[in-house]
Amino acid sequence: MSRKQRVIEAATQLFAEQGFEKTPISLICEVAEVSKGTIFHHFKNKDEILRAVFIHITELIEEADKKDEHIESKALLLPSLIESIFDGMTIPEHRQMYQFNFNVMVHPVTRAIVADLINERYQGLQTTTEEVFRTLGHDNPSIITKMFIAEIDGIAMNYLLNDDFPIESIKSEFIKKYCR
Amino acid sequence: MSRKQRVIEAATQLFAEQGFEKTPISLICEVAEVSKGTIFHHFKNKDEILRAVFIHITELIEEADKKDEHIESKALLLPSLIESIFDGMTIPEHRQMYQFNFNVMVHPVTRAIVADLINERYQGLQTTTEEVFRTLGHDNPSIITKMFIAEIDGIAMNYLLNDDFPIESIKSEFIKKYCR
Amino acid sequence: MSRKQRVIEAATQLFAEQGFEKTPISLICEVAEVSKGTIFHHFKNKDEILRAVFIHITELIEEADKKDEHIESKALLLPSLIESIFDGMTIPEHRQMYQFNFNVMVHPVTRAIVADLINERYQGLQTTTEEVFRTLGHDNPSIITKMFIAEIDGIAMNYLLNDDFPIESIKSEFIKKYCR
Amino acid sequence: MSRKQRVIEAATQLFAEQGFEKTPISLICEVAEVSKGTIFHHFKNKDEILRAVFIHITELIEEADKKDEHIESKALLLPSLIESIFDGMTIPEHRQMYQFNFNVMVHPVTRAIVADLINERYQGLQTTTEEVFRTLGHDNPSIITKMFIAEIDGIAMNYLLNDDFPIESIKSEFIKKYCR
DNA sequence: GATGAATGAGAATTCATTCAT
DNA sequence: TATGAATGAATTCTCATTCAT
Repeated sequence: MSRKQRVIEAATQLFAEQGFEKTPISLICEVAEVSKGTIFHHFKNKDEILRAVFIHITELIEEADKKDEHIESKALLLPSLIESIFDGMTIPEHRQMYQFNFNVMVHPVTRAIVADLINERYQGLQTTTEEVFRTLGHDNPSIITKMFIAEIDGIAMNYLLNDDFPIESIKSEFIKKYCR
Repeated sequence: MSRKQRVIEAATQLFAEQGFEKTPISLICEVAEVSKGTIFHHFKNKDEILRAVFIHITELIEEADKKDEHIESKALLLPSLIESIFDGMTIPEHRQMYQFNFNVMVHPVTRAIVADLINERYQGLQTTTEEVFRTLGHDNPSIITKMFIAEIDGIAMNYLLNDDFPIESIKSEFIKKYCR
Repeated sequence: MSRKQRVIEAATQLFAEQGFEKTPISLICEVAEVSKGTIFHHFKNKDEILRAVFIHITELIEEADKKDEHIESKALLLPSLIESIFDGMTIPEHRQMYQFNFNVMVHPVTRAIVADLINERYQGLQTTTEEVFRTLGHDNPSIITKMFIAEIDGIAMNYLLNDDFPIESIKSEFIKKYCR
Repeated sequence: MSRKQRVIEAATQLFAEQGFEKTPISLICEVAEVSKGTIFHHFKNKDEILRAVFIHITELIEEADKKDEHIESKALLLPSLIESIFDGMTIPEHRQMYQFNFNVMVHPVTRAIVADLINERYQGLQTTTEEVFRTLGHDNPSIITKMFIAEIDGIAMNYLLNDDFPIESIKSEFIKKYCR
């Protein structure tokens, strides 16, 4: 793995664990086993590392989502979408990524650094999800989708922050609510 | 207003806007118009300012919530609860408080500093909300409540972070969903 | 002497000897015997130290110039002005100050930092010197003054940079040239 | 143009504009469109680039000076010398070179790097100019020459540093003064 | 209680130089 | 010759905290 890759991986982990601001570059160096000079050779500044990590994570998420295969039955469209979202967030290896996402998006300073990337990603999510609700004949697919995404966000956040969050039961209730 | 109060108000605003870590104490001094010495006279360290702000905000929220009392009709219990929550989050003066809350709760470092206070507040919220769902005869009031709180969290977060979030439409949909 | 004063004196010496850019703040700390924190408590950044030094030196020069007493005879006005300028620049303790001046003024980066101060000082010098030439009935006092100042600059510069510059003989020639 | 030449041209421009110390080699690379490796292949270190630029500039100046030859009339010797000096310094393309010269010669650190070259160049200038004053029968050709060079230095410096320096009027006055 | 000068540990960043390819 | 990745020492600057007044 190239040094640049090593830096991104190390930064992903550290930013998720301790946040962007509390992670000194010196620590990234240690974990990635590269020198400080190398970091600044590959990234103009610390902000650019954040952006690289955000892009990296977006790629990982998109890759994971590709697995969702074609659903035949319309009735299963929404349940299987919800299933795959909940499954995605409960994969232990993804925990870090989700944590990082919330950290970055909620903090005004970091959010500003990747504002354009957040927007891009959100547009994509909105478009594909809206398509599902439209197919199912909802009155207000755009609004429903926005609410849906927001609710998922909230559930993911609570799941990530509380060790005893009953994610499985909530998944059931959530599906029940949306699919009756 | 006492100097201590001035510090808490200034810190609330600054932490909400720029986050805890990016807010130097010197800036709090400037905004609150007190000296550094004074701050360290009233607060053991920066973490204690964060805790004081968190407590201050919790009080403000609880005060605002006291107003919604005695609903007679059971049918109105949930709609009026939801109404009051949405109304609370859309009051312009509360925006800052909500922003601060998310900042602090999502960031691992700040979250650790006020972990006990977060827990306390969450327990209270869970208990009183659960009581509502129990009264309405839901099967699984504890789970439903956790989902409900998480969803509200997500909606508040999306509302705070996106300037064009259609909060009013989503309030309607949300009530519709929960009160069929 | 206050720490701030100590910093200014140390910086004056070091900037003169090694130039602004080659003088690390850490070295100023050592010489002034203050901590790094103290420097940044009193000066917003390194540029502000440069400005403080420039102002300090300007004061010293103006103080030295005050000694020039009232000349009665018009014939002696110019010779004694030239004398006092040359004497000023050959005082060993002033050498450093003159060196610093040239360093700062010639270097585009440092010049920009104190541009306003340079201008102010130059205006004063131009005005008072022009008055002398006007009194003596020169045709073009403004132009003559500018040339005069430029020539003095050049002589000072050559004197400061060459150890064997025959400053005394040149003073005589210079007076001869301007006062026949 | 060879890569080495390109480096020298780029360095000339950059050193003149921003000074030696403030010009990173990486910037020279960009402007010259060569790689860092190439620079260190052709120059032992950064100091050697400075020396190469100094030598390059000296050549350009000497080349320009060769043009003024055979003046028949003794009376025109000095006026035409002064004319050609002033003309040289006001050629727009030469501005950069003159700026570079002052930067390097005044700054103690850079001056040390090219001390021998400065000396060589100065000796040549002194010798040829002294010859003129000797021919004209001045008492003290060596001293006069030193003063003359210093004054020209000062005028050039003031011209380069002040946008509104009245160089043409001063040229006239200067000639008047020396050629009465 | 209140002040602000002083501190020093640690942060991001710059940059000349080396070296394997 | 030419390249650019890699390095690490050095630099500026930030900031929580202490303490004498």
